[in-house]
Amino acid sequence: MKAIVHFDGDSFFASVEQMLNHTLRGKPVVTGGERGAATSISYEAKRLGIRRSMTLKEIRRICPDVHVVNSDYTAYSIYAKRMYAIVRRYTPLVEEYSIDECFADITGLDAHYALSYEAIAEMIKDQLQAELGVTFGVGLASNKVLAKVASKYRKPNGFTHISEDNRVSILKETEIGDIWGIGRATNRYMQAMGLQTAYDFVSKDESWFQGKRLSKPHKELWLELQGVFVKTLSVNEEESIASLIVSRTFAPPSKERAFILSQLSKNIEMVCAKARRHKVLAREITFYLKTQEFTYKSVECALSLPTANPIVILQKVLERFDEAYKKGIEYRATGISLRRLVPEDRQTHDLFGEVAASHDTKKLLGAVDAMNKRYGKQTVFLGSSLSALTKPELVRKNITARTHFALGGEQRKKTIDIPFLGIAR
DNA sequence: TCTGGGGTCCTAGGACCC
DNA sequence: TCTGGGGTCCTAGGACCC
Repeated sequence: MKAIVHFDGDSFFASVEQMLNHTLRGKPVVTGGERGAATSISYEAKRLGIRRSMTLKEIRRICPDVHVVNSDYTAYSIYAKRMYAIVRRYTPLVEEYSIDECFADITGLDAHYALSYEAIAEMIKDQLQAELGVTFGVGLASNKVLAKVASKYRKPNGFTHISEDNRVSILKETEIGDIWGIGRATNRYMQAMGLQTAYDFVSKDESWFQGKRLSKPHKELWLELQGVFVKTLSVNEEESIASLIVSRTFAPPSKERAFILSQLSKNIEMVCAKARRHKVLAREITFYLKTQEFTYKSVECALSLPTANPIVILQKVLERFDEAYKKGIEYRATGISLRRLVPEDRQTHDLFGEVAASHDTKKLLGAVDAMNKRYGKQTVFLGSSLSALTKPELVRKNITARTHFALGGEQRKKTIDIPFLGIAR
């Protein structure tokens, strides 16, 4: 029998804000100010009736004293890393599931500590709170799905162990749509078949699946809800990145081909910088346009050579852009994803010396990365990204670069006009 | 629910082959 | 050239997660 623990930070972003700024402690705090909608809500604010679906306007009306702060994802991910590190002191088998959650496999540690699994889980929980100042919902069970059910069973600062003694009674209280892996569509489908609780689902026998519109993940869910360990923990985070995405919505929406291309160009630069940070190269890319009607058109392109060079990728996108773009349609967002990633150092050599030729570009991009790190994101960028990064009234033809200078300790913006010289090869 | 951003995984169906 | 049957690979897109 496995012992799997799930840790879930309570109102994680809002709690981190309260830790970073002591004047916010004990007060209602909401994050997400920059987008006009609540992302995370402190328990003080939840008690006042503030909900995620509300706009900031509504929130301020209900509770004029609420502290609305902008999201600081850098800070949250530092706290996340500290959380993983604390749990790793007890076992290396930790899955970094999300910025505020992780799973740990503590099987066998009971003998090592001469403690019950419950005592070990609670010991880690206490340590997390002591060091981070953030409370956690903690669940212990024989697999990931049940551990997830357990961690949200008692809401802030709770601990629950789901064992064979209480499994059925807890599943009878759990709505089917609240189970990890059951989303809107499947929930509707289940309701239509008369299933309401997790127990209604788990008590069906295997033959029930026949002829049902249910897939492999649902079968796994069904097994896990019975206590069977199926879903393994993915422990080696760094090697397992499957794709990198950067997408941005722009307002107002636009029909203009050049502007949309520029948006895409900006996203391409961002995603390539990300790839270089992770030291991976893409063998394939997908770009997409999102219309004002929220439909998507995506185009997938294979790359002859794995790369994280925005110029190469942009070239590819330019070639195939019109497969996605239709004149006269309003678009609201663009996105790019790098896929089939390979580690930088495992780059194979090709017949035509393209790899060697890319060496100089690598140096150049390294310098760009260094400048952007020192002076801020998008200090240096491709000319094709210009209109996405500048107010339209400032865009002039043939201007392809802009730079920020740090002078005398004070940041100043200065625009330099550089004529368009064509795309480097 | 008039709607942000970054991910993973699975399936249906077409292309292609024997 | 048409027809039947079977298999694999690839891609678009849906569903789900935080």
